[in-house]
Amino acid sequence: MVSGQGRVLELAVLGSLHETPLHGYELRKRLNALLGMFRAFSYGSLYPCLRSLLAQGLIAEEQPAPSTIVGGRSKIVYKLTAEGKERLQDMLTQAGPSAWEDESFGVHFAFFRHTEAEVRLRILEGRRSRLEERLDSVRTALARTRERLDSYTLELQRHGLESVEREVRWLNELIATERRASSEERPERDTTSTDE
Amino acid sequence: MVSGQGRVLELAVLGSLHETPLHGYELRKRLNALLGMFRAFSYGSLYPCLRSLLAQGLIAEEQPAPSTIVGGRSKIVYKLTAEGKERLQDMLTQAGPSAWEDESFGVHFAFFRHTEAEVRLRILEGRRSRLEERLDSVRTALARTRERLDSYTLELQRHGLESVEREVRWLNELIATERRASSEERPERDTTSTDE
DNA sequence: CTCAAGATGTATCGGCTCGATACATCGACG
DNA sequence: CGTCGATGTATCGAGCCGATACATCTTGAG
Repeated sequence: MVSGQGRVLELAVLGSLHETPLHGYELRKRLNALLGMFRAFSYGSLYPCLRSLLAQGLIAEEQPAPSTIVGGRSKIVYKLTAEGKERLQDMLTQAGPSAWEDESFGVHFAFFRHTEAEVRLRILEGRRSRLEERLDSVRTALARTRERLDSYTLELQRHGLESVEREVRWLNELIATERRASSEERPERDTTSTDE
Repeated sequence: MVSGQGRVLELAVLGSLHETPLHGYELRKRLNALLGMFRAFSYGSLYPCLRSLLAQGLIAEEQPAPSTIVGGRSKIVYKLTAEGKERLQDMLTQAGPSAWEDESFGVHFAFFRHTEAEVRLRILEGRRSRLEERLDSVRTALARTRERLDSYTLELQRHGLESVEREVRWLNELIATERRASSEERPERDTTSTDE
């Protein structure tokens, strides 16, 4: 059970460090700029995560040229190791069902540029069906408990349903785009050309 | 520090039990029907919460008429005590800054029918400014790091911003409605009537 | 009738995560 | 010169979740 169930943080950190080495404070700022609309990254989880990644040998401290340290305040810059890059690729290609939960999906999406087209499609579709399950479940539960709900509860339900439906539409567009791109990229069986 | 920082669950349970006594399993179903669009309630937090509320004397077990038990399977029905009702009212009227966080806002909103108009407005406005802070923070951080973002990241940002902006518009409508209702209800100082 | 499957129901454990907080240095500004 | 806010690393308590175990009731196919 040491694998990667809820370790979205690890993915987020490895993904960020893949671009450029960073220290904790800056890393947190980048993550919050990138994904702050969906979740917040806190020191209480970030620093333990860095320590864990360090212990696993997936990241390493990078010390600047000794002459430069003079006036610098103490900061610990981390960079990806070769193992870390491997691990990142693994996480990006394996992308299990946890990838389409609320907390994980955004992180996976943020690194789609490093993800294979096939996996991208799988994640988008998984996320979509996850949301549709939720819609079904809430709708049927709501239909059963239709006993006079007050106007506030109704408004909350309406807003919630609309938000989720909106995300489903967004996913539909993305999926269509992905499909179109992948069929253009490999037009092997386009004998029937302009179908659907 | 025993107070109610992150104890949204307690509020959700007390609020649900205010309507009608319930046992754990059914309580969870109701909560997930009511708020499943925003968060999921699990046994791992629900049962400890019930035990804690019981220990605090805010809820109590309600045993059915002994004659009815015969064929019934063992279930523990909880009801609000007088102290529980008091506590619920306290939580609904105090409604600190934690009430406009993501996890809490929906729960508070779901029980607006038991909340005073003044507090409703405070929560709605607090939530709105919380979201606007988030928009500002992400927007400026994004402007500073405008270094060539790939199309996926841009799309994610666009979708995220739009979602939050949409919720802000929703809040604006709700706030306007609340203000209208409260000014109709007490039209004492409408001498200047249609002012800003 | 029988037995398996699935809904109902209570309960716990390990582990992740968060908010608050503590401490220290640096730059800017009056 | 002092102090305020940003930068920076680090930890602690507490809450919460997913998975899981276990037991009973209902349903319905064979």
